[in-house]
Amino acid sequence: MAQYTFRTRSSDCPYELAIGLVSGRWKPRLLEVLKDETLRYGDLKERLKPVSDKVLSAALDDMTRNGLISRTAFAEIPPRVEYALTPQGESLLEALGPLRDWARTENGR
Amino acid sequence: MAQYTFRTRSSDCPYELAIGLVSGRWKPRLLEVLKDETLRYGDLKERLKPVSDKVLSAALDDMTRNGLISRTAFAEIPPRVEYALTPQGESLLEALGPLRDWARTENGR
DNA sequence: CAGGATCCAATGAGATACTG
DNA sequence: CAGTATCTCATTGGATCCTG
Repeated sequence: MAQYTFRTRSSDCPYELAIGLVSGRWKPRLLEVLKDETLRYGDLKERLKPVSDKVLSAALDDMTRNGLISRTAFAEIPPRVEYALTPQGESLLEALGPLRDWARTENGR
Repeated sequence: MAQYTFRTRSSDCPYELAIGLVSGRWKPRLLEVLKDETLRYGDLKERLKPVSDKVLSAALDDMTRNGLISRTAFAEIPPRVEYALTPQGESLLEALGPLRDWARTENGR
């Protein structure tokens, strides 16, 4: 994974780097729903319920460029595109586990 | 810890909740520098080098309201204010550990 | 010393409409 | 089906100046 881009780079801070990769309203959920499952654009859109096309495709694009998600387009009509987690995406999701647990505990969920 | 506020709340997602607490350019670092140490405003400003007053005080305020940081003001002249991690702040920092490690590994640092 | 007040630029998110 | 194009609005980060 070569380069991450940030508006204001001070990414000598690893926290910031990792957080930057998943901050955005839909990114953590994208990782989650893609766990163990390859999904098409329409599936993702349905699972993330009220997301707009623009925001979803931007998030997918971001995460694809950052190597967290793989994108496979089939040359068919109608078009079909499948998204899945890459190994990096999977390990990032795992690394997020403690954070999720913390939130659940502190928030009493 | 009662309530977190988000622009667009869909915080039925724990990831999003925890990430929201530490997204912001300086927040992860604030947690880090306050580990094991109580610091004054000026100390923090120095350690976070090129941060502006507005952004630093906003971050401190945020995190204080969210119960991650404690703020103690002394009624003296000149004013003195000390910041420290709360237990929640400490446990959040720990929960961020795997994320930091992930970033270091994936980024080869 | 520890900030609040103000102003600005850049980014993020959403709604809607349109297309190969 | 899987997006892109446009537009709008809210939030973020930063610079600068000011103050109890």
